[in-house]
Amino acid sequence: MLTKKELKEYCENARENYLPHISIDCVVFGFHEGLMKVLLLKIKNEGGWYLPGGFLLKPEPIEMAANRILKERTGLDEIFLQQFHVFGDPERSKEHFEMYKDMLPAKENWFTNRFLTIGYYALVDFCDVNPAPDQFSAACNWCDLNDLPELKLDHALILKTALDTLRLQLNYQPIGYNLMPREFTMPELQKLYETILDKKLDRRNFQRRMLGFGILNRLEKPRKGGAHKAPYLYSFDLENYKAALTEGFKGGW
Amino acid sequence: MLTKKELKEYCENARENYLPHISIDCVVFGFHEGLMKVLLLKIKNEGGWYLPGGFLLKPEPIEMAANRILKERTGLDEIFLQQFHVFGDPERSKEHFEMYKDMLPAKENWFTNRFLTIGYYALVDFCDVNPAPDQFSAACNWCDLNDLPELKLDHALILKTALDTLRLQLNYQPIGYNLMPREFTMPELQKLYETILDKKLDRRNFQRRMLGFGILNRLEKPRKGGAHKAPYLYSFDLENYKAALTEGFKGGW
DNA sequence: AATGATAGTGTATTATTGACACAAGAGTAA
DNA sequence: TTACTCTTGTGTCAATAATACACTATCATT
Repeated sequence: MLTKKELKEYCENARENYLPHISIDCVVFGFHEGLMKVLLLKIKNEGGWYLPGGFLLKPEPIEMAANRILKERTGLDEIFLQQFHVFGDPERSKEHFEMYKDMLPAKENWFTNRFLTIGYYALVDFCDVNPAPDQFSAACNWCDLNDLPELKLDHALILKTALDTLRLQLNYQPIGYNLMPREFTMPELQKLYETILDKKLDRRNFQRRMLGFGILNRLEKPRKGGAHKAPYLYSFDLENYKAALTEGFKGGW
Repeated sequence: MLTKKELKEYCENARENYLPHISIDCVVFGFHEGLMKVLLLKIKNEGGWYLPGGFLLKPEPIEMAANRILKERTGLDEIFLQQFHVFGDPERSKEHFEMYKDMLPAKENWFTNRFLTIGYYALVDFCDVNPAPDQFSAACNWCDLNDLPELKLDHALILKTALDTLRLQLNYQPIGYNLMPREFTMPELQKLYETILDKKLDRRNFQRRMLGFGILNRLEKPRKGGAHKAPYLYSFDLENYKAALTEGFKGGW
């Protein structure tokens, strides 16, 4: 929560630079130690958490705004980002409205406007990210997908929709390039799929199918150090990977 | 193209009632005599065609706006509508901008604003539709998907994206309920699929697969009148159809 | 050297898809 | 009435993909 003065300044700046009524919210998925993580912000002096989001500069392409917002929160450039839905229930930011409505008259109060929010989801390598809170937030954290805190506004819906879309996408597009480190083992990749889908997959069938897609290169060296048989390392064949991204895996009909 | 007076009135009304910077465009697919059709509007005194679209009332849910807009153009209620993408290139409405910029000063000129447009596609039964032009249009017509006129703005992109999304959707969702008459034959349904996908399918395999989904009821009576063997009539099993819509056809993993 | 945990690989079984051919019904023309 | 033509309905075989499952290899630890 901002002070009245901060709020006023923010609103003036916002009205000057951003398109009104439109926001962007990002669901940033990361993967670490076998768990799906989502990047969340904790609002100052408040219980609830939010998805990282922001507004669209007046002359800015949407995609660029989403990238800019993510760069501010994660430090990352060139993120895999996918627009997946617009959320526009007129009541969706009621909580926001209640919170700010008494601090500034409606005419100059940016936050009491109705906002449509464009949902993007991002897949990022957990290790590359430096979570950074914004001026409204006390914290920016990775949270377990299985153990989420209470989300404000409609952000639980946005998160769920993003996850559903991601799971669907798994059926006809490769993922992983943006979630895994450069070099990884087959069991590690399988763990990613199992985590996203929230179900166990057969080791052997997974490997056969995965290799069948032709988007992996097996490296010469194995991963040493574990107390067990050293697994092979793989990396993505970027050319084939990108081709698969645009063409999709199976034709269906 | 409007007169200056009409434009001014329109803009005043729009600024009062609609959210600025946001529009909705609809790609309305119909199916007739073996051809995919799209509903297009022809602007008065101009060469180009547009997708039917409109704006979002200040307190209106997006979905409801899309339905309202479609009802105005087609007379239809309860249409199958699916949001598929937001188009937000800052330059996307440049043509509009050029066209209207000299007629009213920018401050009161609704049409020189930047607009993000939310794309919806609709599947409708061709026969039920009464195309109705709006106040900007000289005509509202079904156009052949294979023989499209020149589309203004980025509407060709919007249409292509809608079609791609529809084709993808065919792989994991049933369609047809909204495009076919209540009763239809298997060859007719097949023709629909062939038209959407723009490729021939095997008659026997199509039937086997289609029936396998369990969303069709075979009716007792055949379709009489043709000069050949009378085909069976089918109707959709609405309950199973709706279940398939939400659950999807094949699990993939 | 034995142990335990994990990785790599192969195979038999079943389900799904794709290609294909023939029989049946309905009008048409002799 | 009968042969003909066109279209629809159905069955089957082969290829392919998905599933279930078992054994061997390797490394670190003891």
